[in-house]
Amino acid sequence: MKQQKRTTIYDIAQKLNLAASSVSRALSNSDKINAETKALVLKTAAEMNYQQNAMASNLRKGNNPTIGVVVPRINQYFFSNIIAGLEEVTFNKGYNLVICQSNELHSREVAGVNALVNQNVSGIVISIAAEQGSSDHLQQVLDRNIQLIQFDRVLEELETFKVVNDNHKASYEAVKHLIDQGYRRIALLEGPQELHIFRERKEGYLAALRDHGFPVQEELMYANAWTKELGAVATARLLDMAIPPDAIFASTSDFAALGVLEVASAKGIRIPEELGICGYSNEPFTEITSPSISTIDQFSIEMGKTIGNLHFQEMENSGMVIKKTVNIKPKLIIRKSSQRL
Amino acid sequence: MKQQKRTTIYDIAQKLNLAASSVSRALSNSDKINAETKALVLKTAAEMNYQQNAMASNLRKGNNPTIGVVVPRINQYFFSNIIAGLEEVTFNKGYNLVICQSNELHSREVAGVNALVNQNVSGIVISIAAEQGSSDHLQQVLDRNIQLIQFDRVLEELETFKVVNDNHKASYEAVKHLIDQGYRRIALLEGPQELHIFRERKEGYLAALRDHGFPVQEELMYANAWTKELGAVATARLLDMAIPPDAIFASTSDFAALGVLEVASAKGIRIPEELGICGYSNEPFTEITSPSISTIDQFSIEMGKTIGNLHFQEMENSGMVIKKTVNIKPKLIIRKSSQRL
DNA sequence: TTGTATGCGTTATCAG
DNA sequence: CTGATAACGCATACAA
Repeated sequence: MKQQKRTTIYDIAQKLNLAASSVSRALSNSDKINAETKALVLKTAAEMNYQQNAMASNLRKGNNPTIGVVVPRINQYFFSNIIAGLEEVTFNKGYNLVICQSNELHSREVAGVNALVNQNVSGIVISIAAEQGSSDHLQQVLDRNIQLIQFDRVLEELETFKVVNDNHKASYEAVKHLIDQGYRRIALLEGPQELHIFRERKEGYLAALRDHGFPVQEELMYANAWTKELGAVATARLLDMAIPPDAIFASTSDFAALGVLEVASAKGIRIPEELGICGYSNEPFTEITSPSISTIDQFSIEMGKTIGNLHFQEMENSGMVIKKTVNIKPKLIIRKSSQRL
Repeated sequence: MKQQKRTTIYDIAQKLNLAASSVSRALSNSDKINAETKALVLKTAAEMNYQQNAMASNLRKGNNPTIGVVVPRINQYFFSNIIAGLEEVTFNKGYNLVICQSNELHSREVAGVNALVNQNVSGIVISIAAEQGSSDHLQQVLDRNIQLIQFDRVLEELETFKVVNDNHKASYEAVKHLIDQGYRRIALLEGPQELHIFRERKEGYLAALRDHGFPVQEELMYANAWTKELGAVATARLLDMAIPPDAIFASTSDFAALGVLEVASAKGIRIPEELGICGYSNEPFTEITSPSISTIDQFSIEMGKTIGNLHFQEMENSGMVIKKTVNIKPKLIIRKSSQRL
């Protein structure tokens, strides 16, 4: 297997008795070049199988048309959708996407961000890991004038664009819906409160209770129930109470809601008659459980596109815009698990 | 917002009254440098907030430690799992991952591959789009001595490593299982036969019928039913036959199987008593439908890891290894939708 | 061990 | 319109 040398602009310049600079101009579609020579160059370039060396070009131009993405997990519906939406936008602009997953680990998040900085990417899109630490790595990104866009799980104190769902509102509406359906003891499955999004969801829950004259009962709020397994455990406990809840809002995820559903079904509790359930995220499976699970759609694909557009818009304005927070309005999807009227 | 210049090795060389080469050596942990000066360089580099310019380094070294991935859709469970598994391996080796999605379009696949070639990536991992065309773009990858690994949907004629499931065997076993459960008229939902994987699955189906003395009946084989909607349409047709099938093997996907389940349920057909169903891919939702859907697990995360390992292994052997096909053995997951004994 | 010089493949600047 | 030349930031062969 021979190591084949790539053909460079010099090779094709030599062949045509031209200067490399002319070849470069032809290839970059400059207007400072004769139309005929341009055509000739293009033709021979194709013949010689020329492909530009992006690294050299980017080094010279001092910028790298790629966007780095750091997410907790690539293979989660929400995140892979964000990426898919983002890719849609970046592809059309000729930008590349470099992906890192933090696995919810701060150290890996830092490593990923640094790798992206080293590559001189034009922007970094991030949703921070559950395990948190110093935000120096992100501050560095800003110092180096790399566009930084946070989404979903954001660090508020950093002055960046943020694309988030209105968690408070979504949560409020979910609880209001449960109240409207006649549920009176509504339990909450909480996520890690270090993450902003979960605090907001809790506040939305509390606000809805307050606004409708319901008492806040500590024993109905169950911390850290954000997987199917933890949701199941939480449900078992809640249903064992002297006066158990008549509805459970799994503000953490649909997976937690699924845990609720399975445990409750196993106990022979009728849903939605005896127990209302609402999840969060509109995972595909919520549509096909029995009963189907009410949930909140976060418009993840649109979010990805919004992030991409924001990046290019900010680039054009070269960072002179005020970094604002874009709120994607989530939508309550009412299904059978919470409809008893 | 000031455009901040990145500090380079020259900056830190100047500050320390050293040559840039010495700084470079210190930073790259060379042994041809005094331990003290190395420590000094490292220290000041940190102080000056130095980050290596990967593009310059890669250009000089003539290689780019990143792997490009081209998949039809990022946000599909199977593919995002492949990526997650792959990322696990590449991260540990300090490699980056660049992701492109073809959206099942040949033109986008070509564009993606070319972009990756331009970036001089060390390897490309691809699962080809349903819409097929010339394979010149992939041949180019080989000509340029870039590692090419195909997975799942592969072009057989190309001499590359291939990581695939044994589709034939999985399909065979699924059908055998249905036969063992006493089903006698087993229908097949086929995928686009241009794709190798779907031809193999069909052959597995045919082989199983043949080996068990069942006649092959053209009217039981339904082409191009690889989405939930198409699966539903196919099912409606099949169930309307004079002598309808008593089992349906959705060899295309679990989504198609879901379409089957929904249509059959709506018609009041009892599953698995009157109709057996088996899907393909072990999507998370197959576990929670009612009844749960029998399916085939492809071990996607492991596949991703295998691909990664293969890349590095091949790199070390500098391509002298014979390009073989790695067969990941899929596993039949028997659930309620096909168990009536 | 350290410094000097050169080149990786492009693009931008300046003359012609 | 075209050619010569420098520079992007780093790594290496060679000399000291």
